[in-house]
Amino acid sequence: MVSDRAPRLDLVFHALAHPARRAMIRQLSGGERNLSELASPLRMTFPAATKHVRVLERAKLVRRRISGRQHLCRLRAAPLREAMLWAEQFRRNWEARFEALDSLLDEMKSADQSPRGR
Amino acid sequence: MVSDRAPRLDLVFHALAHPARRAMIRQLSGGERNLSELASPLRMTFPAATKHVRVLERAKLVRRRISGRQHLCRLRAAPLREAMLWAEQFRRNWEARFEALDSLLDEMKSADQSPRGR
DNA sequence: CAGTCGTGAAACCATGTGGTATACTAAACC
DNA sequence: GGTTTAGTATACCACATGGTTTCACGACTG
Repeated sequence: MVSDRAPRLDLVFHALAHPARRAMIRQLSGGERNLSELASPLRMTFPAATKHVRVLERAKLVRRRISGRQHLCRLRAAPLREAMLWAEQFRRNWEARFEALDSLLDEMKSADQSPRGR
Repeated sequence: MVSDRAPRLDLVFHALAHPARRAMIRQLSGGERNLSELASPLRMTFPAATKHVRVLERAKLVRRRISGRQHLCRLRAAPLREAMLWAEQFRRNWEARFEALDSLLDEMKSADQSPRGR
Protein backbone atom coordinates (compact mmCIF):
# COMPACT_ATOMS: atom_id res chain seq x y z
CA MET A 1 0.00 0.00 0.00
CA VAL A 2 1.21 3.46 -0.91
CA SER A 3 0.87 5.82 2.03
CA ASP A 4 -1.07 9.06 1.68
CA ARG A 5 1.60 11.12 3.34
CA ALA A 6 4.53 10.19 1.18
CA PRO A 7 6.40 13.37 0.24
CA ARG A 8 7.38 11.70 -3.02
CA LEU A 9 3.75 11.62 -4.09
CA ASP A 10 3.49 15.32 -3.34
CA LEU A 11 6.37 15.98 -5.68
CA VAL A 12 5.17 13.68 -8.44
CA PHE A 13 1.59 14.87 -8.50
CA HIS A 14 2.69 18.46 -8.28
CA ALA A 15 5.08 17.90 -11.17
CA LEU A 16 2.23 16.53 -13.27
CA ALA A 17 -0.04 19.45 -12.44
CA HIS A 18 1.31 21.84 -15.08
CA PRO A 19 0.66 21.55 -18.81
CA ALA A 20 4.18 22.58 -19.71
CA ARG A 21 5.62 19.79 -17.63
CA ARG A 22 3.18 17.28 -19.04
CA ALA A 23 4.14 18.39 -22.53
CA MET A 24 7.78 17.84 -21.62
CA ILE A 25 6.97 14.36 -20.41
CA ARG A 26 5.20 13.58 -23.62
CA GLN A 27 8.15 14.83 -25.60
CA LEU A 28 10.55 12.82 -23.48
CA SER A 29 8.48 9.71 -23.98
CA GLY A 30 9.90 9.78 -27.51
CA GLY A 31 13.43 9.54 -26.16
CA GLU A 32 16.17 11.70 -24.75
CA ARG A 33 15.99 15.46 -25.33
CA ASN A 34 18.21 18.35 -24.37
CA LEU A 35 16.90 21.42 -22.59
CA SER A 36 16.60 23.55 -25.71
CA GLU A 37 14.48 20.95 -27.41
CA LEU A 38 12.26 20.76 -24.37
CA ALA A 39 11.96 24.51 -24.04
CA SER A 40 11.47 25.58 -27.64
CA PRO A 41 7.84 24.49 -28.16
CA LEU A 42 6.74 26.01 -24.87
CA ARG A 43 5.82 29.67 -25.41
CA MET A 44 7.87 30.80 -22.44
CA THR A 45 11.45 31.92 -21.88
CA PHE A 46 14.23 29.44 -21.56
CA PRO A 47 14.86 30.02 -17.85
CA ALA A 48 11.19 29.44 -17.13
CA ALA A 49 11.33 26.15 -18.99
CA THR A 50 14.42 24.94 -17.18
CA LYS A 51 12.69 25.64 -13.90
CA HIS A 52 9.99 23.21 -14.99
CA VAL A 53 12.64 20.65 -15.80
CA ARG A 54 13.98 20.98 -12.32
CA VAL A 55 10.54 20.34 -10.88
CA LEU A 56 10.45 17.12 -12.87
CA GLU A 57 13.89 16.21 -11.58
CA ARG A 58 12.91 16.90 -8.00
CA ALA A 59 10.09 14.41 -8.47
CA LYS A 60 12.62 12.00 -9.98
CA LEU A 61 10.47 11.79 -13.09
CA VAL A 62 13.42 13.01 -15.14
CA ARG A 63 17.08 12.28 -14.97
CA ARG A 64 19.64 14.64 -16.47
CA ARG A 65 22.96 13.71 -17.92
CA ILE A 66 25.49 16.24 -19.15
CA SER A 67 27.25 15.66 -22.41
CA GLY A 68 29.51 18.49 -23.45
CA ARG A 69 27.46 21.64 -23.31
CA GLN A 70 24.20 19.82 -23.64
CA HIS A 71 22.03 18.61 -20.80
CA LEU A 72 20.16 15.54 -21.91
CA CYS A 73 17.02 14.52 -20.10
CA ARG A 74 15.48 11.11 -19.87
CA LEU A 75 12.28 9.87 -18.31
CA ARG A 76 12.06 7.57 -15.33
CA ALA A 77 9.04 5.38 -14.78
CA ALA A 78 9.29 4.45 -11.13
CA PRO A 79 7.76 7.57 -9.57
CA LEU A 80 4.87 7.57 -11.99
CA ARG A 81 4.26 3.94 -11.25
CA GLU A 82 4.12 4.68 -7.55
CA ALA A 83 1.66 7.49 -8.13
CA MET A 84 -0.60 5.33 -10.25
CA LEU A 85 -0.38 2.59 -7.68
CA TRP A 86 -1.70 4.98 -5.11
CA ALA A 87 -4.57 5.99 -7.33
CA GLU A 88 -5.35 2.45 -8.33
CA GLN A 89 -6.27 1.58 -4.75
CA PHE A 90 -9.31 3.78 -4.95
CA ARG A 91 -10.17 3.67 -8.58
CA ARG A 92 -11.25 0.07 -8.21
CA ASN A 93 -13.59 0.90 -5.37
CA TRP A 94 -15.09 3.84 -7.09
CA GLU A 95 -15.82 2.22 -10.36
CA ALA A 96 -17.38 -0.77 -8.68
CA ARG A 97 -19.38 0.94 -5.98
CA PHE A 98 -20.16 4.50 -6.91
CA GLU A 99 -19.84 5.17 -10.56
CA ALA A 100 -22.94 3.26 -11.57
CA LEU A 101 -25.06 5.28 -9.18
CA ASP A 102 -23.41 8.50 -10.07
CA SER A 103 -24.97 9.06 -13.43
CA LEU A 104 -28.38 8.10 -12.11
CA LEU A 105 -28.21 10.47 -9.19
CA ASP A 106 -26.89 13.13 -11.53
CA GLU A 107 -30.09 13.24 -13.45
CA MET A 108 -32.43 12.71 -10.53
CA LYS A 109 -31.23 15.71 -8.55
CA SER A 110 -29.58 17.90 -11.10
CA ALA A 111 -28.52 20.97 -9.17
CA ASP A 112 -31.44 21.36 -6.84
CA GLN A 113 -29.68 22.77 -3.83
CA SER A 114 -26.04 23.73 -4.29
CA PRO A 115 -25.46 26.47 -6.90
CA ARG A 116 -21.96 25.15 -7.47
CA GLY A 117 -20.73 25.30 -11.04
CA ARG A 118 -21.52 21.94 -12.57
CA MET B 1 -5.69 10.44 -26.15
CA VAL B 2 -5.73 12.78 -23.18
CA SER B 3 -4.24 16.13 -24.09
CA ASP B 4 -1.36 17.59 -22.11
CA ARG B 5 -2.95 20.98 -21.82
CA ALA B 6 -6.24 20.01 -20.34
CA PRO B 7 -7.00 22.35 -17.45
CA ARG B 8 -8.90 19.52 -15.83
CA LEU B 9 -5.69 17.57 -15.46
CA ASP B 10 -4.07 20.57 -13.82
CA LEU B 11 -6.83 20.58 -11.24
CA VAL B 12 -6.84 16.85 -10.64
CA PHE B 13 -3.08 16.44 -10.29
CA HIS B 14 -2.87 19.51 -8.13
CA ALA B 15 -5.64 18.15 -5.93
CA LEU B 16 -3.71 14.92 -5.48
CA ALA B 17 -0.48 16.76 -4.62
CA HIS B 18 -1.24 17.29 -0.95
CA PRO B 19 -1.19 14.60 1.73
CA ALA B 20 -4.24 15.99 3.51
CA ARG B 21 -6.28 15.76 0.34
CA ARG B 22 -5.04 12.27 -0.38
CA ALA B 23 -5.98 11.27 3.16
CA MET B 24 -9.44 12.67 2.54
CA ILE B 25 -9.73 10.65 -0.62
CA ARG B 26 -8.74 7.51 1.21
CA GLN B 27 -11.32 8.22 3.87
CA LEU B 28 -13.99 8.89 1.28
CA SER B 29 -13.18 5.66 -0.46
CA GLY B 30 -14.89 4.05 2.54
CA GLY B 31 -18.10 5.89 1.74
CA GLU B 32 -19.76 9.24 2.27
CA ARG B 33 -18.37 11.52 4.98
CA ASN B 34 -19.34 14.94 6.26
CA LEU B 35 -16.84 17.77 6.57
CA SER B 36 -16.21 17.31 10.28
CA GLU B 37 -15.34 13.69 9.77
CA LEU B 38 -12.97 14.63 7.00
CA ALA B 39 -11.36 17.41 8.98
CA SER B 40 -10.98 15.83 12.40
CA PRO B 41 -8.04 13.49 11.71
CA LEU B 42 -6.10 16.18 9.92
CA ARG B 43 -4.07 18.17 12.46
CA MET B 44 -5.19 21.50 11.07
CA THR B 45 -8.02 23.89 11.75
CA PHE B 46 -11.45 23.26 10.35
CA PRO B 47 -11.38 26.13 7.84
CA ALA B 48 -8.09 24.87 6.49
CA ALA B 49 -9.58 21.44 5.96
CA THR B 50 -12.64 22.76 4.18
CA LYS B 51 -10.36 24.63 1.81
CA HIS B 52 -8.84 21.31 0.86
CA VAL B 53 -12.29 19.89 0.29
CA ARG B 54 -12.99 22.71 -2.09
CA VAL B 55 -9.84 21.93 -4.03
CA LEU B 56 -11.12 18.40 -4.43
CA GLU B 57 -14.47 19.73 -5.57
CA ARG B 58 -12.88 22.04 -8.09
CA ALA B 59 -11.16 19.01 -9.58
CA LYS B 60 -14.52 17.23 -9.54
CA LEU B 61 -13.00 14.46 -7.50
CA VAL B 62 -15.57 15.09 -4.80
CA ARG B 63 -19.22 15.92 -4.93
CA ARG B 64 -20.98 17.56 -2.02
CA ARG B 65 -24.59 17.19 -1.07
CA ILE B 66 -26.20 19.12 1.73
CA SER B 67 -28.43 17.32 4.16
CA GLY B 68 -29.68 19.50 6.97
CA ARG B 69 -26.67 21.18 8.44
CA GLN B 70 -24.31 18.49 7.26
CA HIS B 71 -22.37 18.61 4.04
CA LEU B 72 -21.82 15.08 2.85
CA CYS B 73 -19.00 14.39 0.43
CA ARG B 74 -18.73 11.56 -2.01
CA LEU B 75 -15.98 10.52 -4.37
CA ARG B 76 -16.20 10.60 -8.12
CA ALA B 77 -14.05 8.33 -10.22
CA ALA B 78 -14.15 9.96 -13.63
CA PRO B 79 -11.46 12.65 -13.14
CA LEU B 80 -9.07 10.21 -11.59
CA ARG B 81 -9.64 7.82 -14.43
CA GLU B 82 -8.80 10.55 -16.91
CA ALA B 83 -5.61 11.39 -15.05
CA MET B 84 -4.51 7.80 -14.96
CA LEU B 85 -5.34 7.44 -18.61
CA TRP B 86 -2.97 10.28 -19.34
CA ALA B 87 -0.21 8.70 -17.32
CA GLU B 88 -0.82 5.28 -18.77
CA GLN B 89 0.16 6.50 -22.22
CA PHE B 90 3.73 6.93 -21.09
CA ARG B 91 4.05 4.35 -18.40
CA ARG B 92 3.90 1.60 -20.97
CA ASN B 93 6.68 3.12 -23.01
CA TRP B 94 8.89 3.72 -20.07
CA GLU B 95 8.62 0.34 -18.54
CA ALA B 96 9.33 -1.34 -21.83
CA ARG B 97 12.09 0.84 -23.12
CA PHE B 98 13.90 2.56 -20.31
CA GLU B 99 13.37 0.97 -16.97
CA ALA B 100 15.51 -2.06 -17.63
CA LEU B 101 18.50 0.07 -18.53
CA ASP B 102 17.92 2.48 -15.71
CA SER B 103 19.17 0.38 -12.87
CA LEU B 104 22.22 -0.71 -14.84
CA LEU B 105 23.20 2.82 -15.75
CA ASP B 106 22.58 3.82 -12.19
CA GLU B 107 25.42 1.72 -10.92
CA MET B 108 27.77 2.21 -13.83
CA LYS B 109 27.90 5.98 -13.58
CA SER B 110 26.88 6.68 -10.04
CA ALA B 111 27.22 10.43 -9.65
CA ASP B 112 30.36 10.99 -11.69
CA GLN B 113 29.45 14.32 -13.22
CA SER B 114 26.33 15.92 -11.80
CA PRO B 115 26.49 16.64 -8.07
CA ARG B 116 22.74 16.40 -7.82
CA GLY B 117 21.39 15.01 -4.59
CA ARG B 118 21.09 11.24 -5.07
C1' DC C 1 41.66 33.10 -29.86
C1' DA C 2 37.16 35.13 -30.68
C1' DG C 3 32.61 34.21 -30.99
C1' DT C 4 28.52 31.68 -30.40
C1' DC C 5 25.71 28.22 -28.39
C1' DG C 6 23.60 25.74 -24.38
C1' DT C 7 22.80 26.44 -19.93
C1' DG C 8 22.99 28.27 -14.95
C1' DA C 9 22.16 31.78 -11.51
C1' DA C 10 20.37 35.77 -9.41
C1' DA C 11 17.17 39.40 -8.73
C1' DC C 12 12.72 40.63 -9.09
C1' DC C 13 7.59 40.55 -9.58
C1' DA C 14 2.64 38.98 -9.39
C1' DT C 15 -0.10 35.55 -7.96
C1' DG C 16 -1.38 31.25 -5.64
C1' DT C 17 -1.15 28.09 -1.71
C1' DG C 18 -1.65 26.60 2.95
C1' DG C 19 -2.39 28.04 7.14
C1' DT C 20 -4.35 30.87 11.15
C1' DA C 21 -7.91 33.52 13.90
C1' DT C 22 -12.22 35.51 14.09
C1' DA C 23 -16.81 36.52 13.16
C1' DC C 24 -20.95 35.01 11.03
C1' DT C 25 -25.20 31.90 9.37
C1' DA C 26 -28.16 28.22 9.82
C1' DA C 27 -29.90 23.82 11.48
C1' DA C 28 -30.86 20.87 15.58
C1' DC C 29 -31.85 20.11 20.40
C1' DC C 30 -33.51 20.97 25.06
C1' DG D 1 -36.06 30.75 22.50
C1' DG D 2 -31.42 30.14 23.75
C1' DT D 3 -27.45 27.07 22.99
C1' DT D 4 -24.92 23.88 20.67
C1' DT D 5 -23.35 22.14 16.32
C1' DA D 6 -21.87 22.16 11.28
C1' DG D 7 -20.22 24.89 8.21
C1' DT D 8 -19.10 29.55 5.61
C1' DA D 9 -16.70 33.95 4.94
C1' DT D 10 -13.22 37.23 5.52
C1' DA D 11 -8.93 39.08 6.69
C1' DC D 12 -4.42 38.21 7.24
C1' DC D 13 0.19 35.91 7.11
C1' DA D 14 4.43 33.33 5.30
C1' DC D 15 5.97 31.05 1.69
C1' DA D 16 5.98 28.73 -2.93
C1' DT D 17 5.14 29.03 -7.86
C1' DG D 18 5.59 30.71 -12.42
C1' DG D 19 7.20 34.02 -14.95
C1' DT D 20 10.48 37.73 -16.54
C1' DT D 21 15.17 40.12 -17.40
C1' DT D 22 19.95 40.24 -17.06
C1' DC D 23 24.40 38.51 -16.48
C1' DA D 24 27.90 34.79 -16.26
C1' DC D 25 30.18 30.52 -17.58
C1' DG D 26 31.89 26.64 -20.00
C1' DA D 27 32.06 24.09 -24.31
C1' DC D 28 32.36 23.72 -29.01
C1' DT D 29 33.42 26.23 -33.87
C1' DG D 30 35.68 28.77 -37.19
